[in-house]
Amino acid sequence: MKKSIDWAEANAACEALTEQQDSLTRDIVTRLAEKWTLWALAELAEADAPLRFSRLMERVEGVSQKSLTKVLRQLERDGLVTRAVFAEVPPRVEYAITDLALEMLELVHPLWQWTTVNIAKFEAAHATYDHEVPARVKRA
Amino acid sequence: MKKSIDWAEANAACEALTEQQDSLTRDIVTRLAEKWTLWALAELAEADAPLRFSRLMERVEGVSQKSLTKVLRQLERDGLVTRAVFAEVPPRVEYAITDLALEMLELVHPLWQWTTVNIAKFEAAHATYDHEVPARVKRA
DNA sequence: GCTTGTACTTACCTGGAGGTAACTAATGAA
DNA sequence: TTCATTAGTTACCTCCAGGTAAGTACAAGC
Repeated sequence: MKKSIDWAEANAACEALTEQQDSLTRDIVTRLAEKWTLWALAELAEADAPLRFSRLMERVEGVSQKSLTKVLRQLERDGLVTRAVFAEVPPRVEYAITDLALEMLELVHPLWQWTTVNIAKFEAAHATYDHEVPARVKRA
Repeated sequence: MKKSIDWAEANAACEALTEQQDSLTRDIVTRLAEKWTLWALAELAEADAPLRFSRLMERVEGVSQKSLTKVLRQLERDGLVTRAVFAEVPPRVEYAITDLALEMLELVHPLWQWTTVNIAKFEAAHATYDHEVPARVKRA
């Protein structure tokens, strides 16, 4: 079994963090996996220019105002997007992705790619499981 | 602004998937970010040998029986762990990580590493945000 | 005959994600 | 005067992750 990562060492590195830092790392990664976060970041990355709230909402198809607002607040707090308010009527607010977020996306991308490339393996695993497992369910 | 990934192209690749496959990809990635999933996988990877349910539960500190069971069922269904039941009393069940999961962990690891390395930037961003934003809150 | 150990399952509860729908402030246009 | 526009906020609802606590089956050991 190939093993390129030394997991004992990796785990030790994690435990070197304070408990607070460790939980922050988890929070960041968890947040990335929330329903709209990656999508919003990807759209901002693709646009390669600041986007108004409403333009972004059009691109992130299906998101609600409430959810988009929340996601953007979180991303702003994490330093992954910037928010610029213009004192105009009607209001104009522009969101842009930061270099920090672009760095992060560079690392997320291979994982996403890998998953899509291997999607057939997952479908096969599901089919096997769904076929075999009913047999081990107890009868009433 | 450096831009090593062609996001337009990346997005096009995503849209080439069926809607069902796209949602499956999201499910897989979302599952990875659930509370105990990565931890359990990392322990199985570190052990480098099958682990009994109770041994794994000791290693994944703080997880409940219910949650660990659920996570393992999902991972088994996704083909990321194997489950071997021995017809003994008391029961013995051994879980092992698959090569598919090891491949995936190789891609998750850099992301996690990057996050821990940059933890100070996130802490700084939070401090800035928490300091500045109260000023833009409306007064009652 | 009662306890112990293992790997669960089940019932019950709480918190938070995320959805819909309605409300808001400010101003230029009709 | 009334409407449209923008970027929200708020109330209300449902679903699900995840926690605790207790129950289950079976045999070996005291």
